[in-house]
Amino acid sequence: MTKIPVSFYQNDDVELIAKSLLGSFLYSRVDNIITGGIITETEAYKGVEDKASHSYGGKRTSRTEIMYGLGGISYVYLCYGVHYLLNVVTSGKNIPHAVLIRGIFATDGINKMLERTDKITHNYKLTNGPGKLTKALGLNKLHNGIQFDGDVVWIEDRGLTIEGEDIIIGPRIGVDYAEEDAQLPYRYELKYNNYIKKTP
DNA sequence: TCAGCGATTAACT
DNA sequence: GTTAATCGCTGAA
Repeated sequence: MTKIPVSFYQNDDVELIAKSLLGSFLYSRVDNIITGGIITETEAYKGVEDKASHSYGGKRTSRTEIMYGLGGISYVYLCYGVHYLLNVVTSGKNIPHAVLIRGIFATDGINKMLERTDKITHNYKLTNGPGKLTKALGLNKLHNGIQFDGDVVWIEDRGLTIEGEDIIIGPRIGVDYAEEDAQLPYRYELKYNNYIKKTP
């Protein structure tokens, strides 16, 4: 297992990074307990040119400022007043691209994640949504702006390469307000995820 | 200060 | 597939 170095995220091709992260393992160390799993679903947000992005049009506010930093840090924000969503900031400085982690399949620290989410059984539903996986991993606004090569939040490459037909590509979820950009094919899902969903 | 809102979820059909 | 619930935070004043 190899922790992905922050330099990996400093590439300007955010679509490539979003696809590459499928099949890698996302981990967090909160309360001194490691929890995590394999990344099954991601979305690319293409900075200033993407109407679905918080940084569309070069918008800079205290919330979006973090996205203008050098790639390899986290962007965590609250959605609907209830759910924290985890992004990986990518690209170089002043290019506010980001990858939203939408789903993982939990593999480590299952008991702790069940406890955090008030669930009894472990299946794909434990962490199959962006708001759910942050809750399971114990992430919140305090984890905004953290480097992805530290020991709090990181992603590991375990030699599993997902490409070609193993990636389902489609439009992003919940961004209808983004007009024509809502249709862009920036959502990537592990094909294997379809089989996981069929096993209760 | 405070109105308005949302990169969702759960619980439906 | 559809839709209602929900509330802390952002951002403009």
